[in-house]
Amino acid sequence: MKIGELAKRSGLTAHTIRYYERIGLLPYADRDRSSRRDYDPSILVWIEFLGRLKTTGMPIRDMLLYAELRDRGSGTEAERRALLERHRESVRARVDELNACLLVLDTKIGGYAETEQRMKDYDATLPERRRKPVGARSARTR
Amino acid sequence: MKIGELAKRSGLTAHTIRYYERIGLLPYADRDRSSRRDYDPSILVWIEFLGRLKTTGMPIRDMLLYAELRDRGSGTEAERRALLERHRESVRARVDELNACLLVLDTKIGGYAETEQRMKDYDATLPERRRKPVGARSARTR
DNA sequence: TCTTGACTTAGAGCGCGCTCAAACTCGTAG
DNA sequence: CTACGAGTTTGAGCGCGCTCTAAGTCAAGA
Repeated sequence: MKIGELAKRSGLTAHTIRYYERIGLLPYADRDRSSRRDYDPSILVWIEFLGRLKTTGMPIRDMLLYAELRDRGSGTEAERRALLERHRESVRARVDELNACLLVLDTKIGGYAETEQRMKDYDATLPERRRKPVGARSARTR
Repeated sequence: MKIGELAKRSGLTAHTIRYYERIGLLPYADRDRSSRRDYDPSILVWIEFLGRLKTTGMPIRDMLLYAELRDRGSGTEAERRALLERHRESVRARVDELNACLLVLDTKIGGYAETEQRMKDYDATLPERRRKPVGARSARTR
């Protein structure tokens, strides 16, 4: 598989794939006779996992640590596991943090909802012909 | 309250407070006779809310939109609410994404746990004097 | 044979969100 | 009076993670 094909399948750009190889996140790819990279499809599994680490906010320097352990192969399982367990904890903490913020957002949005309700109630007390047209906004709101 | 005090109380650095003012995230602060910023403690509430937006991954350019609506005051509530509702959706999506990744991490970590268990089982089949010392690691693991 | 387009490399550039530096002004304590 | 520490401004610099450019190679199709 050439780099363009891998790019399509992985969702990365060819630029990014080369960049990842340069920094050591992807193993050095075998080249064909004209020095083009030729990939085994199994690389997709690794790229997908790297994507998970990235999605969960792991910095590249930590992914590199993991990639190095992986390259060293057997004997590094305990370290790899420990690294992932530490990361999992940080992701859980992040989820908790986001959920806490969601509660604050709910409250804030609820406050605006109340404001709107009070405005509707107020409008309803006005004589028919003085009510604001539906969808009306204040002049400054453009 | 001077900027140093506000920095302490808000958790931002004085540098960052000035930067936020420069870009419009914080309102222009009143200066005392010797042009030092003098803050009303109520600014802390706003800074804390900005912190929530930041924590939840809102880019500064969007916080600026919200800050501008806030500055314009009444008549912008519906827009502010809509902005926060859109943001809340993106945060919820992010939480879902993180939870999905957590499942993958669980599986991966579970795989390493199995490997370790198989190694322990294997060690247990060896004669007493040939067992690895507790905590032993393979030579390459340094 | 010629052209096209996908690839190669090394290295420069970019957008984000700060973070720091330089040169200066004040107000207060010793 | 002097020295210090905390503040002021403008603008440069930084770390991250890409993203793009330039100049070149190569293979396949018209």
